[in-house]
Amino acid sequence: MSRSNQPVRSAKPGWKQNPAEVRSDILRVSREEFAARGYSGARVDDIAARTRTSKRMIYYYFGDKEGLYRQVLEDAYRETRDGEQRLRIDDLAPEDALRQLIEFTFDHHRSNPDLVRLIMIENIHHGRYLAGLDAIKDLNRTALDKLRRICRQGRKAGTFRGDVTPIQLHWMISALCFFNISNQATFSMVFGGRLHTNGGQRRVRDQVVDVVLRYVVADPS
Amino acid sequence: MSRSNQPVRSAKPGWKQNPAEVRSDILRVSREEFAARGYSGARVDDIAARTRTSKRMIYYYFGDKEGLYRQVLEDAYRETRDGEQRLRIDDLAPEDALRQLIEFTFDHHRSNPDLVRLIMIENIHHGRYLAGLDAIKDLNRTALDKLRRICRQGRKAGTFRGDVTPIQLHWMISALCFFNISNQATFSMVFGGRLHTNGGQRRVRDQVVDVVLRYVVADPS
DNA sequence: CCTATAATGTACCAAGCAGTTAATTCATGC
DNA sequence: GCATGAATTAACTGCTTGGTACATTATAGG
Repeated sequence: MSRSNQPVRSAKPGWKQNPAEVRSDILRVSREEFAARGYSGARVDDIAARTRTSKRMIYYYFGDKEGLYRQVLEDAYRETRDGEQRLRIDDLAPEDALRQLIEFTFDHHRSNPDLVRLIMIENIHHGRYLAGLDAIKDLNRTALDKLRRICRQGRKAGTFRGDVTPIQLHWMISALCFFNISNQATFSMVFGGRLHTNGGQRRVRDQVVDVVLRYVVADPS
Repeated sequence: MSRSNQPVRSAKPGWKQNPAEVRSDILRVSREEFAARGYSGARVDDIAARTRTSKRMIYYYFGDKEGLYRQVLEDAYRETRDGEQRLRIDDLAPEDALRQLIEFTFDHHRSNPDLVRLIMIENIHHGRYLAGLDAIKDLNRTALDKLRRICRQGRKAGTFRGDVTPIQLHWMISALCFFNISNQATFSMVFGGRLHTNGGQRRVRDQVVDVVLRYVVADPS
């Protein structure tokens, strides 16, 4: 009561404009919050409090909570694709290329748990928010292209089975690398944390490589 | 205004008491809502509206929203364990037993997507609600026991490799069967729905059996 | 029957939370 | 240097939502 009727023109005499940094600051914090608490669990006020700016700016740049989430999601997917594109395995023998692709995927998931969590969250929502994004079409195009080449060359060399498809392979690699992160909490709660120590993860990684490679190699017959 | 100052002693002349059914009705609806919208996304009012009873009864029987969620989670886990216990494969040859265990696990996940979703949600929350449950200790004990027997017999017969552990195997089977359901939305959005038609799922199932069996069989050397 | 307790219905509330209003300051082109 | 739009601040609003108070009815034990 007593403080609202005076002009209040306090503090903040000068401030800099920096739209780019404000935007990316909001996005960074939002990704963490959405990944940590889910879409409905995340609070716009909490996000705002953790940024160097105010809640108003979130609505200024992203319209509403859903717009913010969509942007976070799109950025996450683009980063993943860009990472895959940076992987150079085109001049390796098919087995070696495949091994490197698997190891890269495994490590990528492991060092970007927030991306994994965002995808989990998106699946909880039946992919509703992902649906409207333009970027999906050519999204995992890169990973699949690399697998296509590997399969073709492997078959030609006779070391691969004839009936494995790139998409099957991608599905399998994704499943193993994704589950490793997505279900870490409940799995280690039920079975103990042995699999998620540093040594345990090294073994799991070798195992994933092993299981996929054994699957693709041609039968001796 | 006009209707609140009269006694209102309207309708509802007689009603039956049926605590057991009320409880299970609430739990059934709650599971669907939590599985569909996540913990924070689910609304107690919505759950109440879909039951044959009122919001009051939810709080009467389960204390608060968290208590309700915990009960849903516990029931889901118990059902899964009970299902596994009903599987009788002890007198089969290790390869056949393993195949049947994998097929059972695959089908179980596929026909109980809500259970999968509840586990996803629990992982989003870092397993916080699962932590307090007593039932976790002996939870997947049964699945692991079966795998232990299979591994032991397979090694003894010489058809299995010596270095596969039951927990590794369980991890792998879980990963493939779980991912198949958990990431259905985003995966088929990016790669098309080919894998999730009836025929596609039959192929995926065969593939899962195949990849695991190839992994455990001993090298010819 | 009568009484105690368990079960249920109705109405309500206070905090939480997404989104807004309105005023102010910075930056930029002329 | 000044007009104009972009960027930013601070305070506010109204609906949503988890949770409750209180009255009422059913049921079981004596």
